[in-house]
Amino acid sequence: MSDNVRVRFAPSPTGPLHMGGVRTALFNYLFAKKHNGTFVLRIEDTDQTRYVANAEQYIVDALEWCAIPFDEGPGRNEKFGPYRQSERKDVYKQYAEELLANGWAYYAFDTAEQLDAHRKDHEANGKTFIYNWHNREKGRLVNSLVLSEEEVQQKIAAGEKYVVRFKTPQDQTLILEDEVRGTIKIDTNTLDDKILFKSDGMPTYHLANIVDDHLMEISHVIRGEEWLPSLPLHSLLYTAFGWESPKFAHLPLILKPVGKGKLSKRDGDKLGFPVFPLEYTNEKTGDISRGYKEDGYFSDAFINMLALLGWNPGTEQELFSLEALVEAFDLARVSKSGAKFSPDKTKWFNQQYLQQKTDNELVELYLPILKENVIASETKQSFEDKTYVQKVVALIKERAVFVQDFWDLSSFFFQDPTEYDPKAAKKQWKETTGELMKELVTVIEGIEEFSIENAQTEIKGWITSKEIGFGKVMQPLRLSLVGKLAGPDLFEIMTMVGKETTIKRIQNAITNLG
RNA sequence: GCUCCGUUCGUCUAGGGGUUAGGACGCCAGGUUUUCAUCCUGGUAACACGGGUUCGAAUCCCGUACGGAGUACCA
Repeated sequence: MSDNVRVRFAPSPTGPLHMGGVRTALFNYLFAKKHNGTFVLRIEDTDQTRYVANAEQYIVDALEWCAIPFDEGPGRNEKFGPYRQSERKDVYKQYAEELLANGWAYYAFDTAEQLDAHRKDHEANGKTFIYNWHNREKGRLVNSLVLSEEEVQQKIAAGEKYVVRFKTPQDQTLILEDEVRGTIKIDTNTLDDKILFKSDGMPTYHLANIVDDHLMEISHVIRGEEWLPSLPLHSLLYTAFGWESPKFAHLPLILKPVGKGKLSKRDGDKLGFPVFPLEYTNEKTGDISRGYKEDGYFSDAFINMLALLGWNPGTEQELFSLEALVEAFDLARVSKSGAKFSPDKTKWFNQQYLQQKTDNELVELYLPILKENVIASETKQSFEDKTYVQKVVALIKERAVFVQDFWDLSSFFFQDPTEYDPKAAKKQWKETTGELMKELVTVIEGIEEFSIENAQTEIKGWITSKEIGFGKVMQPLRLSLVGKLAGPDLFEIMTMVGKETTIKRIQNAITNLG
């Protein structure tokens, strides 16, 4: 394979790009970069009825956030532009006419109602209606293959609506190659004569796709498995035009985490995970769909997860930077079967990436959230002291999956607990605890230099000498400082918030819990 | 229905004629943490079924079952 690798991601702007689409884009990107090739974005907006205005921008933004930008596309490096099919209308017409002229296509005048009737009729008899030579010979169809030249011209001149259909060859066995599935054999008699050009003057996907891939010099078509049944048509189209066909690779589908079928937006709503990279607002309904970004996922974790869904490196490595993915990627290692999406594993990836970040990076991410919470709670603490925040982050990050978890894990470093976990209070705060805590306050007051070491020595020494038992002191103390039985080492917390605050919190607890 | 594609632990997957069928997520247990989480160690758990081919099949072939996709003047 030379350096002439050119691949494209060709979404239809009918709504937000979901994670399956992102995965397709990713594999295209990886393949392109691996071979020093070009990654093209093409907008397939030939269906005007399904067009959604903000969808294209969403696609661009999503690729940007995922850090898999396209090299060529609308408004970017337009060597083969335009990259929106709606702006290439005239191109397709010309190619449809070429096929008409050389006998690979024909005019068809059947109305939607007529075709519908045929389909229902066949279905009632337990058969499948195929628009091809068979039904043509039965005289069921109205097209330029059965009509005379005059009749056809008359109809067109009379302004009758028509479509252009592909004339599928009869009695042939097609031998097709797919990069991930190998050889596929197809009997052309099972194919129908697909519409290439619609009566509204726009091409269908099939025509536009082949023409553009050829004109844009696409070398490899990497797309979802839902396109596999169209492969024979596409291959035939290349033959009809006399063009060299690109290589094809069909990616396995991403399936629902539970139950059967492919992943859909509903699954995310039901099971509580995003299916879109970015949050999306439906302009018509006002519905908001959550996004991985807004849910707190790192884009590299999201991408890493997606890469391993349907592909693996053949080693036991699971954590890959984008560069490492480019390096390791190989179409031959794409699996053939659909993969169920796992929200749990996705969280695990995010946790791994979070742990890899430096404390400083995490501080920057935490600061905005921190400020919002601290201001909302109207407490003043040293949250603007980055050194302090960094210490906090260092203490809590290992228990977090998302940066958003930080506040819950560290609020007590910035403000006094406002409530006490009732279960824990009931279990740990006994009749005698109040007295014990008062004594503890005295012990703490006596510690001159309030360091971890000193606090430990003094408090532990006191507990030992009084033969109280660590749990009887440490658990209520934790409750006083944190409000619940969770969090980092207590002596760390005490010295972080300081002696005065520690004492104040113990006294608060005595007041509140008795 | 028809056409095509697929099928290894619950899930993602490695392996691909002779393996104790490996890893990861999840789950369970133990250890660490006088808390919780993290972490560490261990455990649980799979070749869809039936026929062939072969000395030998999870691996190759055929069939069945199951799953998926397509079957639009949508992409």
